[in-house]
Amino acid sequence: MTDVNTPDLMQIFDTIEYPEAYRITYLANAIVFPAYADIKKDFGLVRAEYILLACLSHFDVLTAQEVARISRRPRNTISRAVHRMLDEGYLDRAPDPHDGRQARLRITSSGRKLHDKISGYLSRRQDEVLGNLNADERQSLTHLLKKAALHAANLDN
Amino acid sequence: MTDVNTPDLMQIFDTIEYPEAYRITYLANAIVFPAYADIKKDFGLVRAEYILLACLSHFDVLTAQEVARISRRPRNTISRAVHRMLDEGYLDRAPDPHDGRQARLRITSSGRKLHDKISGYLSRRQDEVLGNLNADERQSLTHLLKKAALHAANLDN
DNA sequence: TTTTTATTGTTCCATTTGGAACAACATGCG
DNA sequence: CGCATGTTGTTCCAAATGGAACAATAAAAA
Repeated sequence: MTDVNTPDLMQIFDTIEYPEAYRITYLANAIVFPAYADIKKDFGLVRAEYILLACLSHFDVLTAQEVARISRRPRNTISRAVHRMLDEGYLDRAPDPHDGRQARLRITSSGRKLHDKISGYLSRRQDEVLGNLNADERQSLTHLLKKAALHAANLDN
Repeated sequence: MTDVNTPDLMQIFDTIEYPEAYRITYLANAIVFPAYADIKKDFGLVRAEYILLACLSHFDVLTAQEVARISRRPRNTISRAVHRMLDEGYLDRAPDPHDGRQARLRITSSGRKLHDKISGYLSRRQDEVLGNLNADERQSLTHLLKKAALHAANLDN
């Protein structure tokens, strides 16, 4: 079945002045919003909170600042998320002995368990949204996205 | 110059359970947040407002509902944006003679002028973020994004 | 026709959001 | 050392956000 669509509202994909930016944000919204809504409904987590979990399930120890950099979100948003996740027992925090300003964050096993459930929501939605790409296309997209993302990570110091 | 980066916080691009979703949202953030901040600072526009302008600069006439669908944003957000842009003179609104519920929105010439300035912010930032892709890669990315975006547009009716 | 169901745009309200200022600590420079 | 500058995490506050309910209109069903 081909993609014949919504009247033709989607001609804008071709005429917009910033076509890649538009499609990338469109896809991001298409993936994240529905997954995000489900996660909020099922677990009561706000976006910054599961982002925090995701970061900490991939690095043993992080500071709040590092999480902010990885996720491109403001520090105060992360700070709030840290507090809520500490209260819920999904995180551990210990002052850094070498730097009195920062604290070392770790995920707890219950936090990791929660993350595993949540990441299912996102990867399922991801596969739905990218479902019409064949294996080659999917791989090629992944490669290009990674190259661009690494470059983007280095852009703003 | 190669992309050697932020300590190695970016290993997460490889280990995350939903790699494409993560990179797509990461790139979306990398493009949109800085551009968005500048647009807000320079023109006082909120995101929903320039999205509205962008939609109306690509379609002669739209209803608020159609804008919401194109942009994947809630109706009330668009409704508010419509009011502010009407007040500023960037939009015209006329009741639809065939359907008393909806109103036909059009961009004014001053709105179009504003959009032209704004779209520069976004396309510049887009080119910065995608700056390390060569012409072939860029074209390939564009093609894949478009295919996926069209599919996504048909997913949730 | 009348009744039910769906759609559009809006308002209400609680929550989320992010900029700005802040205190605590660290680092660089005289 | 003493002073300026930078960084981390936090709080404050105003603004943006989105779900839910609503009135008005339209379409579908009975």
